[in-house]
Amino acid sequence: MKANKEITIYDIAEKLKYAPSTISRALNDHPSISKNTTLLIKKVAKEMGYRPNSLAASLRNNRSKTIGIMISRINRPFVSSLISGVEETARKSGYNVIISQSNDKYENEVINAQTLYNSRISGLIVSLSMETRKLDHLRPFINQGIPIVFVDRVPDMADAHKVIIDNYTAGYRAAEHLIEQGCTRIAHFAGAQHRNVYSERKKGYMDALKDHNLKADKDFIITFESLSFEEGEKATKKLLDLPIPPDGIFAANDTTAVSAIMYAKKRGIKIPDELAVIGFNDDPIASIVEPALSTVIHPAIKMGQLSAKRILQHAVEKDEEVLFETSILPTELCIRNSSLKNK
Amino acid sequence: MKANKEITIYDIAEKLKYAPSTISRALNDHPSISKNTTLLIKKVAKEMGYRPNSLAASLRNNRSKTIGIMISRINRPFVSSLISGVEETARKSGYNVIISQSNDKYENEVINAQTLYNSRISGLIVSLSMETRKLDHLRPFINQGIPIVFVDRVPDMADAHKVIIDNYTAGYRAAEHLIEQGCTRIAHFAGAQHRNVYSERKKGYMDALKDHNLKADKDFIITFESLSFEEGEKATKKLLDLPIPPDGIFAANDTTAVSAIMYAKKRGIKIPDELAVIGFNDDPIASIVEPALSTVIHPAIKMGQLSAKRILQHAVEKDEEVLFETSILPTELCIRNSSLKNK
DNA sequence: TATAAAAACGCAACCGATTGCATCAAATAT
DNA sequence: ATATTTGATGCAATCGGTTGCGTTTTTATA
Repeated sequence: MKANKEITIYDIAEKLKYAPSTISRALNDHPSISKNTTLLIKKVAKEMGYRPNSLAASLRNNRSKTIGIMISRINRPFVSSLISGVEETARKSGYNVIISQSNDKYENEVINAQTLYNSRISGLIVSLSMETRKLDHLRPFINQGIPIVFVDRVPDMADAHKVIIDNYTAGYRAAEHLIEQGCTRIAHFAGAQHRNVYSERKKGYMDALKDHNLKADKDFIITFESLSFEEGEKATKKLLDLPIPPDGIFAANDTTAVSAIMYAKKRGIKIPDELAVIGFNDDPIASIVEPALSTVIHPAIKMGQLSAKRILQHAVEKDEEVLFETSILPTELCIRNSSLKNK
Repeated sequence: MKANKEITIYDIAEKLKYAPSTISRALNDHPSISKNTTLLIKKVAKEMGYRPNSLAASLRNNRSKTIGIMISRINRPFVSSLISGVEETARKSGYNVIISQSNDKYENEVINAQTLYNSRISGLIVSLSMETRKLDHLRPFINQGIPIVFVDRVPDMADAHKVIIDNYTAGYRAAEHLIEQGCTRIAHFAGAQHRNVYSERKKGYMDALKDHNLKADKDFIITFESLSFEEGEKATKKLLDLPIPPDGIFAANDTTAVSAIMYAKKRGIKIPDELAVIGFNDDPIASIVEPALSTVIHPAIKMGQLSAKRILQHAVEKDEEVLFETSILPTELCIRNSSLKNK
């Protein structure tokens, strides 16, 4: 439990009668240090149990090899997979990953941004909280040239990297699928409309109906606060209590889709024949519920990996022309039995 | 995109004609600075847009306000909830959280430990990888007096903090519950036996059987590699193909328990009457599968919170007598329909 | 009023690595 | 043999706070 003294490059320098600068360069494979010296220094460093102090290095270049992530909540399948992708990619390049949850509250997001900024992260990956409408809290990063990658829940602003899926098309195809299955009265569980992911899914749904000459009944579109299981049950009840209930539901997430299936079943509704359901995300519960939930596969891990790569490429091509890229990753319709009618 | 100059305490010092040390002290509410001065300095600091550089501070005290976490994989319900608890608690005290995944490989865990060490984290929270058997990679932390908290998947060593559940009792009660439901041939899906969580659950199961004069059939105990869904299906098939199949299964996690239910149902087995099933963890899928899975509620978030607290208390009572605490959190049997027989 | 005590603040040395520029030696060119 | 490159290494400033100790100013005490 005693605090052993830490070995620094100065200790190595003294022992080897080299200057600290030489030690530093050798350890970083600087070309102006001879091969032999480099080898020797590295060997001795290892023998002495030297461990680089990344803090010192970070202070010097005013940037820690760290990527910050701001998300709503970690313990959701999509989010944790996203983070997993980020971490994996970042670590391969020797970067640490700091996480911070907003719990979908704007206030927290602001505080977290500040803390992350103060830790001199070299890049920030953000999936906006449900509440967030202003982005002033991200200004400091932009001013300092710290790259930001928005992922999934992104803002409108053009001057930033984005990693997203084509929510519109996904929504369109999900709705279209239900239409193809013979549904004519299709409801939609929508999320907060100021978040791109939900507004676009809804737009896709609307257009799919229109293109197939179906009208989107006002009563059939329910906008959720948080897309929770409980909300889903309530909404489903509301729908089923309508004089003419829907025969299909496209839910903006799997949680509410599953709640719809389970609630409808309780009411004796046959899934999918009387009510076809399709969700979004492909959470684990989607393949467990019976009938298994059709859904849109959301490439969470890949989105994380790509986001991290965007940050990392800034570190390498520093000062290069930075052009902001928007990457749109493909989704996949995963048709299971909750929407597949026997014809 | 231009890099605005950062405001430092020196800038404030110059403007206010104070010494940098005074600025530093004021910003940290040091008692030896007068109330008025402190107020003034804070006000001006804010006006100037000062943002503390935590790197510099960290370097000076050789300790960044950061907690490191080493876990197997983030995107699992238990783990992400655990992290969520850690993050939440840490952030309240102004600490960052760095995560690193081992993917259950020892090699990764070693590398991650090194990286975290080099970042001068002020504490480490570890849930051991499935492979890990040696702990040498954690030595540096111990030597430096950096607190380690083992959580859930912990080693035997006594000189460390631990946050665990009483796996033995949980296993005992899970098995006992099946017995109470009238099961007499109870199988067990076990995890790797060198990990405490799995060996203890098994022990609890064994003892419950013994105490109720049931014998634990060799064929009924299946030890898994990774407790995956696929493994679970295979194991269930194996069990059901036995001349005298079991009438109950206690699975060491929910994933395999659910796979057992789904597979058995496919074979026409009635759950729970012909086969009662109970799992472990209370993952989201547990309440979705039909019949809903009985399980052991694992207080993941609380475990995370408590782990973080253990680390934080070191920061406060530094140099105090450090005694290692093992916290055993309560679990709860959650009985659902997968094991509840109508009598 | 003189003096001790407390309060408020300044000085300067850190923490450990990085890096532009200077230096010196060896190698190559003239 | 001398001038010029090239290669290898050292010097010293720097990043931005923190903190032990010394100094000055103010307040309290004798």
